[in-house]
Amino acid sequence: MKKEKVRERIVRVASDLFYKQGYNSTGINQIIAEADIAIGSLYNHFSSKNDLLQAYLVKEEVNWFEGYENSTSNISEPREKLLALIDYRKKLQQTSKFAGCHFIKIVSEIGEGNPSVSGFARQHKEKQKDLIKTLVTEYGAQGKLSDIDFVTENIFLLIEGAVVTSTISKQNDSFDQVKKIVQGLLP
Amino acid sequence: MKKEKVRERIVRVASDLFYKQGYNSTGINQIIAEADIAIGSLYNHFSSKNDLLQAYLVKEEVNWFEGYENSTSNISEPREKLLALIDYRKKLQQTSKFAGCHFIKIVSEIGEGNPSVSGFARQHKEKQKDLIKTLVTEYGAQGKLSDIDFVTENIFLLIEGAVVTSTISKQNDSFDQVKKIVQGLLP
DNA sequence: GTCTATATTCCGATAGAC
DNA sequence: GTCTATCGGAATATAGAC
Repeated sequence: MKKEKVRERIVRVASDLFYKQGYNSTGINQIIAEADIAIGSLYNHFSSKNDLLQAYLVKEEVNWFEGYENSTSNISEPREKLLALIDYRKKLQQTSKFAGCHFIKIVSEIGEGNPSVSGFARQHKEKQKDLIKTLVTEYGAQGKLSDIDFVTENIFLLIEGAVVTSTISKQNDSFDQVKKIVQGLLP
Repeated sequence: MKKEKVRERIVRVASDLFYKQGYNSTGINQIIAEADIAIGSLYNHFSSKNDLLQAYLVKEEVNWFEGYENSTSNISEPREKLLALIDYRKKLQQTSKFAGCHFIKIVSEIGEGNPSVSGFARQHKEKQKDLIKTLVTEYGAQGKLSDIDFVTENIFLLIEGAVVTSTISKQNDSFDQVKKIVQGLLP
């Protein structure tokens, strides 16, 4: 259907701009120009700019998990899947030229100015942590692991730290460091 | 001098607003209203809004290190100073209602739209890491530590991860977790 | 140096023709 | 549904009186 294609193009263009320029620095006029549509068409599909923001968050969350699944579909060992998660975040940083995590970024920009945004980001990070916990639990069931929650939180915090650090330093060293640490955590 | 007092008040008001609302969401009109000055006075002290931003960054960096010195002036042991650093970041998050790190926040908001900002943030984080490295080195000279750079990077990444995680979750659990991990890293 | 008034541009959002 | 034209307001910054 043509209607859906227009809507998808709007979300794609807006998402790129929100991510690279920031939400507040991206104007409606720029979105419609790059999507090559009229402003009336945009407001026919979205009631407001905030509506577009919600679609952006949903799209990026789906992309994140789909991207991880795609890059680990041929891996079965939980330990390798955890290490692949580090590689995945590293790759995301490289391909985006160190633009950072979508959700950390949007919370930093509008924070409490939009409670639904921070709530969405919080849930997204919980899902990421759940993913790690599932893999750590699976790994712990095989060999021996002193404290699953301890290791889970440790890995999660290290990865988040590496993402923000690489965003600021524009280098990927941190991920290699995290990988070495995590390898030590999973003997 | 009265001239300097006005300038300081401008920077103080602008800094609060930049931090809590975001840079782009804070208008010149709001700054002059809360500082109780005329717009002509503001542009007599600062050539542009970007000029105010630079003053904001300098002020927050000074505040950061002064605040850490003040809260650790009575501590001499390097291990305790490292643990106090975690408490310091935790306290900053509590008092700011989990508004996050000033520098991660501003880079997330304007990123590459202003190279001097990301450069300043990068240097600031380097200084933080240097502070940790100095303390780890001092600690390593006493007892035994396998790899100083390894431990330094590990602590640094964990703290950064805890800051962003607590900013999103609006809880301080992560810092307690980091403290336990770091205690294990420094036997 | 501080003030008021204003210039200019851009913002998000709406109205109505087709 | 897509379009053009435009609204009302807020943005940064400037001009000039005092």
